[in-house]
Amino acid sequence: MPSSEGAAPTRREQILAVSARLFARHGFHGVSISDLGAAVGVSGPALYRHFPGKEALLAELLIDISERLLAGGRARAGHADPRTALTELVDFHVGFATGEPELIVVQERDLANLPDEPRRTVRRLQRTYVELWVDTLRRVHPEIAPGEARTVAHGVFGLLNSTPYAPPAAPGSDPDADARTTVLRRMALAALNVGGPAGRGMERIADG
Amino acid sequence: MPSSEGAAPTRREQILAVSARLFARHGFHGVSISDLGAAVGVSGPALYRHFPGKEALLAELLIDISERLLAGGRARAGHADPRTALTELVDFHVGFATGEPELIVVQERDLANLPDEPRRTVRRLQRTYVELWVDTLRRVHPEIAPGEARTVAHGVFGLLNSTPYAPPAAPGSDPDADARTTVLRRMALAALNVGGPAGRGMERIADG
DNA sequence: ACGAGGAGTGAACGATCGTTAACCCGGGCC
DNA sequence: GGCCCGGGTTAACGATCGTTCACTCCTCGT
Repeated sequence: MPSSEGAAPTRREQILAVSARLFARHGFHGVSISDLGAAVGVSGPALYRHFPGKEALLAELLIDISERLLAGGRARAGHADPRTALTELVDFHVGFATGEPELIVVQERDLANLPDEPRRTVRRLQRTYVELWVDTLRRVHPEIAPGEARTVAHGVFGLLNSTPYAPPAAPGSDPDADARTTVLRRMALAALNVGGPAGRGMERIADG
Repeated sequence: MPSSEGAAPTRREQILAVSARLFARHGFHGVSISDLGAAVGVSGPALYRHFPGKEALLAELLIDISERLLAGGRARAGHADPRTALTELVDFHVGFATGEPELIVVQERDLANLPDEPRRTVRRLQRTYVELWVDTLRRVHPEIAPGEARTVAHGVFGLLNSTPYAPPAAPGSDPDADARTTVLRRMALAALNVGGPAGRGMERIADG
């Protein structure tokens, strides 16, 4: 229960939020339990009142983000028109990546630090999410081989997940996130469009 | 002196190669000094005969890769025709990323584990490399704002650096590194082409 | 022939970290 | 009022890790 939207986040949620931020900045092993405690105002082993351990904390972060990505992807990939489904997948993913860059960083950096069992869970969720993209992509370009479609999907993820590494803050800071989102969206759609056989790359970009 | 191409790599080079592989797989803090020693046949503190410490090892890896990227980029970005320069940058970078995926992983994952001084060095080299791309991109699309060009460059890096996360090995059909390289190259060129403000025969995509 | 020094070894040290233990405090609930 | 228990504290334990030390061995140059 994510504290039902209102206000006054649970201590548990504070810890999760702070962990995401610190793990993203310093890496899982670069943050100690007392660092996490200090960042929420308590100190040290108080964490163990809310989580069974440090790895469990990481596991909850990664499983949660994977499930949210998969759920959001499922809601979009089902669209009747494959082209619309694909653009909605792009919009969803770019929104997620610009909205929660820390989670993106943690997921692609600290997966290896998970114990076996939660790591397998996360991997399975991620793979299913990728397959969502692969299937949608092959619905619009049926001639693409599955392996190639997977390469394309991973490439687009890398493109969209590049937000965290973006320049810190340009002078005109306000339209920043929006402009970035738009640019990344257009790049992703263009990249997705060159999936098919070499001759037909420059087809029109479907846009809704 | 990287042991002059012949054969029989120096112990020092063995250690560097093994470190790249293990750091890429388990992360900097996930690999111990004795792990590294064991992986090259010696054990434990023998490393200190070749490097002043573990962080120095990481520093040498990251500085070396940054310098090689920058040197290769400089050699291509100078081409008289901006379009040719850009495609050569793409070819160079995709070759690097598919050729040495471990170094790519380490560079984008473990930069934060460097001490201040080498980290600043790496950051400076990386920034210069990005500016190479930004300048070239703006030579072919002069109407792009610098900030937007940086976003585009980072996005293309993310796209090209997605090779390490690619599907492990497709069964039966073997879309080798060559096929992957071709796909990524085409995606990158397509993504780079949508940098400008909807000009040049490309239809405008309504922004949000 | 022989000394010097590069390269390796196992043992020991100090620091840090994750985790556990023992104790404490405040507020609902009968 | 007595009690319990969620949530917090400090102190201590055990393990790991990076690093240093003292010592050995092999090889080369003079």
